[in-house]
Amino acid sequence: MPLRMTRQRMLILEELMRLKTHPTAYELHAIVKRTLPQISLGTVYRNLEQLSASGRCQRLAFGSGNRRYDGNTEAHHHLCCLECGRVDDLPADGHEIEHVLKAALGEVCGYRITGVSIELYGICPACKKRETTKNKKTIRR
Amino acid sequence: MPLRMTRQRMLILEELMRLKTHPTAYELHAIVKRTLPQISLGTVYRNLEQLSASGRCQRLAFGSGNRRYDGNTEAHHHLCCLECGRVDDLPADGHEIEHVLKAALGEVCGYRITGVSIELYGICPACKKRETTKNKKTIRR
DNA sequence: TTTGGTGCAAATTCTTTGCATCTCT
DNA sequence: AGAGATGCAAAGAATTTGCACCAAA
Repeated sequence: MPLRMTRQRMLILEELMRLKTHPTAYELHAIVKRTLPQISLGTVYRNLEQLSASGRCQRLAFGSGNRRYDGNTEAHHHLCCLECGRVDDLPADGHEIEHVLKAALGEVCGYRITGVSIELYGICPACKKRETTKNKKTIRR
Repeated sequence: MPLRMTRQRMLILEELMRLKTHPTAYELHAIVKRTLPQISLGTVYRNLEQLSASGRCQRLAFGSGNRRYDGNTEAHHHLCCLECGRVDDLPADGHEIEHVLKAALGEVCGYRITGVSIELYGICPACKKRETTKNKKTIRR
């Protein structure tokens, strides 16, 4: 399935990479509509899903709820506001992580930090096993 | 608003603390129904929301989508399966975090790790300011 | 041309809420 | 008794999908 370069897809990815705001599909739709007024929300959802699945952007999820997308494909971490849902990049590379964690109960980038969480993503033993037996299965979200 | 100890609330919290599976509201509802067959999904949602708001449990959110709840109120981290959505506790305290991150590209607890993310939760400067001016505002989820 | 993509609207899925009734304290 | 809580069902949000038409390769 070769990804066709449609006007819509190109625009979506361009805007996403340009933005630093980790938009939701809904927010990004509002933005791309300024250039392509007739573009549908469904198209934005479909493209974000495909683009993130193929590694051209990242899909994020935080405590506040909505799924957000990030045009920055490098591994990096985030500051999530519990009140407004805003997400900022955490300006810390691997070497600074320790420092950041230690400072976590104080101020970081002007945020009042109330919690820290480290998440590892991967494939669990059961799924690894299932994968090798080629047994596809639909999962309830 | 003193939390009343109803049969439903007690059961929900008990089961949540007993489980190690970080259930969704839907999953937990299925479980508590075994004891209280007439309990409604709405009640489970309402109670999980209250219990987490009052610090008696934790509300989690991961890339896969659904909101999950955790009866363990101590700060700890998670392993999230990208395929089935399963969430396990990461057996690492503060001192081990560094080690875990370094091992992150290999195997942890049998998972094949594909990504690591650190999330800090807190209140952003804009919201802190807004808080002090007592200007309440509803936010789009 | 042909196959994937799009717009639109309807359908799903997850979560919240209004309301009449119940039940802790 | 009275403030909260519950069950139920309907409403809301967020996301996905079926389908007829369109457009990139």
